[in-house]
Amino acid sequence: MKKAFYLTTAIDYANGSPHLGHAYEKILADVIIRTKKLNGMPTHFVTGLDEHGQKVQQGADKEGILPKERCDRIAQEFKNLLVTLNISNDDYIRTTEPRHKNVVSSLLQDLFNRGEIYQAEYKGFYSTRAEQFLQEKDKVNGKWPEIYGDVTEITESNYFFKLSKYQDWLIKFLEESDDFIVPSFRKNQVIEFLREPLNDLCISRPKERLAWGIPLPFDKNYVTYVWFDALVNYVTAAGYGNEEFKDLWPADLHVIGKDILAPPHAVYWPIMLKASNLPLPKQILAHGWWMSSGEKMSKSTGEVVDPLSLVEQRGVDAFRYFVMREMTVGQDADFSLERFESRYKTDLGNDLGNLVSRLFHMTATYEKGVVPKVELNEEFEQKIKTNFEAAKEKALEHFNAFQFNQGLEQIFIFIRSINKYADERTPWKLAKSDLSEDRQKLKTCLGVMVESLRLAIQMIAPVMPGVHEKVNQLFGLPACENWKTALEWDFRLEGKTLGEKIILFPRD
RNA sequence: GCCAGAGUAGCUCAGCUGGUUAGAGCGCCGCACUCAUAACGCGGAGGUCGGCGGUUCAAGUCCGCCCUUUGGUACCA
Repeated sequence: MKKAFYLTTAIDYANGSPHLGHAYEKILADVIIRTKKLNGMPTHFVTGLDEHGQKVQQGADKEGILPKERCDRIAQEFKNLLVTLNISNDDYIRTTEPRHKNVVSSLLQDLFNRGEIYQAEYKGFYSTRAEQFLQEKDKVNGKWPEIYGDVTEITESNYFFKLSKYQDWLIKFLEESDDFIVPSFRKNQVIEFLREPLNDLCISRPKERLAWGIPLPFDKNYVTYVWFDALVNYVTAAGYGNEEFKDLWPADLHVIGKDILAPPHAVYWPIMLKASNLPLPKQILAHGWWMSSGEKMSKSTGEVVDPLSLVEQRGVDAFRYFVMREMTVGQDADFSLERFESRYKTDLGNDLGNLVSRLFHMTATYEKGVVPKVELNEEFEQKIKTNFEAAKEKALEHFNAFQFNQGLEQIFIFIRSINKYADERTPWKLAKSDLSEDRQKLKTCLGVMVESLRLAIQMIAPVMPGVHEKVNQLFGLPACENWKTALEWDFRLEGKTLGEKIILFPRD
């Protein structure tokens, strides 16, 4: 069996409700996986939840409930979001699941047995109030701020993973790879980061300080901390230890935010895998952040409009279209309600929605809803077919390079050209004529428009799966499964009776 | 401080390895049309491509310096 294209998102941290950032990453990953499917690849798409750690425990303590109860509730919120956003994930992994704990234990034990993990003293400044070690950078004016309360220097025994011995190997690997990290400029940031000598990674916390975690298999007085828990989800979900593992691993693509590229995904993770004798993922895609007039968006800034509320107001497809159209993958973008409304009204309503509306209306009134046979192939027809071929080539190329904003632009250029074609042929005038020549032109025009719209709708499927299915239903087509066969200019709908006209993107 | 991204029409952005009068969408102003969600189509105004200097026959496009802005600098998507 052919290896599936295995794609993951970062797993969300179970400490707070989902916001635009979470939604965007899922949509981006979903659009990518849908394009892979349409290109004929078998796929496997996993997302999930990171549930251990201090913040989760503290959050639960504050509410007076068990960490697991809190995680269950938050997991449900995140899962609901996936449904709302029409995300087509095949699996949802939670780090509290037995399958995950087993894999973490087994990897840790193996590394410990082979001397990749060792015990040592960790000396640092500890804040009892914040329940954490502080760094020099936490100081303000050379002093620890009030919020940390009493800060004392303590020594604690912990376990460490030998990162530093792999530093040279990693630098060499990164320098030789050309598309391991996308966008490429981020690779330089990672290599820059690696210019400083790496410290070994502290991977444990004593149980008395943190109980909510996966115990170290070789020392039950400790739990493992953060990265050996969170990152390992990618191999857990690939079925590490089972038969299916070889069909999925290595991952083809990790979709993550730019904030967790270096060091976690570009430094810790490759080294963890290398030390475990596992192959590295093929590619890491680091996306940017949504900003609000230059400010990073988060729940703490108290937005006037919650972006996610637009999903309910304008529909999930409009929302997916907006974030894909507006964001240059890898860079930051601004989220503004005005931009959203403008995209909704003009691109979706006026260009696409209105085209659907006018075309189905005309076909119904002029041809009783039956797609007529195309009898002419004059300049206008040749031109729009050329437009389609160009849009197809460019759009698919952009999609493959994760440049969805540009791919969508190409598709909408084509959609606008369908409207233009209607203006050139003026079917509403032809319909008033009895001349056989005009009848022929009318049939041709409608047939060509139907074919053009059909093709545009197939290309838009990964971004707007809902609209795609709806319109395909009116065409009497099932959801598109493979672009190769679907994106052929062949008038396959000739003679079919179309469904009734619908308003795809209503104005209020 | 160091590293990186961004700085192109009012707004959001395209402009690959340097090469004709710098492009698109939105917004604005006109024209036209009436099948359609008062939608579509056409035309127009609007830019010394952040600044200075350099390389070149030729530079938003390469080099240097500077300015503005965002992010990273060991655990918030």
